[in-house]
Amino acid sequence: MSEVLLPEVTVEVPPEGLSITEVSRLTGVGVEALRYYEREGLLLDPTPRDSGGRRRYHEGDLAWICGLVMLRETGMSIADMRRMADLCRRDGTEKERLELLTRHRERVLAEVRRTQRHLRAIEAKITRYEASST
Amino acid sequence: MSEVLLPEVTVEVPPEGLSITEVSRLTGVGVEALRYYEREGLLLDPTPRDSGGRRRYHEGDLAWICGLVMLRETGMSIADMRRMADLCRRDGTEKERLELLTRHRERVLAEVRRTQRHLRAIEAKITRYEASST
DNA sequence: GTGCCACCTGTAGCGCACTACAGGTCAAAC
DNA sequence: GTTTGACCTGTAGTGCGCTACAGGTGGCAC
Repeated sequence: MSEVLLPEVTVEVPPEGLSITEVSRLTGVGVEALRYYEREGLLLDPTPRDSGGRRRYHEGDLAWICGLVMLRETGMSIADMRRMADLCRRDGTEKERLELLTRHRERVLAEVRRTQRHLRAIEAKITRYEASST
Repeated sequence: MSEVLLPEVTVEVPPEGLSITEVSRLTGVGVEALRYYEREGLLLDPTPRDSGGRRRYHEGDLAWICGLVMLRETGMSIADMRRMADLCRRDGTEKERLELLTRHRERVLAEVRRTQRHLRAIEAKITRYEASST
């Protein structure tokens, strides 16, 4: 079964899982960063290892990492992503997860609005330069 | 004459200029950051000093700093802001300024679009948590 | 004339999010 | 059996954008 993870990540994960390099390529997160995320407790569990001690990522791991990417790329801090992971490990924390996510959403929305305000000013400046160069 | 600089910054600058603390309060840029920007060559000229060697900001300085704030808050690097300042010091660089600004605009737009894509996914997650908590 | 305070310069330090080794293991390829 | 290469752990280093001193000056208030 193939699944959309990030909008652009659709992949069939084999039963033996994916290597760290494959996950890096699929998600755009660097290999070192993936190990760093794990060290920092951002993954739900330490990624399972094969007989040789190498990480093998399965579908759930990949989906979670794609979630991290979305949070990260919208500016959530490592600390808050860790908080989210901590909550998701425990039952009955749905309210807190919702709060964390909702606060994040508000911050992102505010940021987008500010950016668009600034963008209009920048575009006005561009228009003036274009006008003066004709 | 009172003037809008940042949308939220409308101020009558007295003839003797404003102190660094006043500019900091008006623009939201910290005092140390203002000095840092100057050191880094982000201002068009070194801010003029009074008899005691203190910075006195006039309307043009304030307007430029507000411009920096917009660029900065839309993610332009210090290096690119310096490039912009360097260009604005020289005549006949209008084409390059336009290019720099246009490239920045493209990057910001791409970033906003990506953020909004992620935001939709985050909102879907929020909706699911809200549904499950009823 | 002595506090006091806002400001100055110069330099060092910090927080964040990675990123880059060094030195080692394991399994398949030759 | 040795070479290769992807991976491992642990720790140190990096780049960015500030931020925080330390030590000093100038000017006004009392």
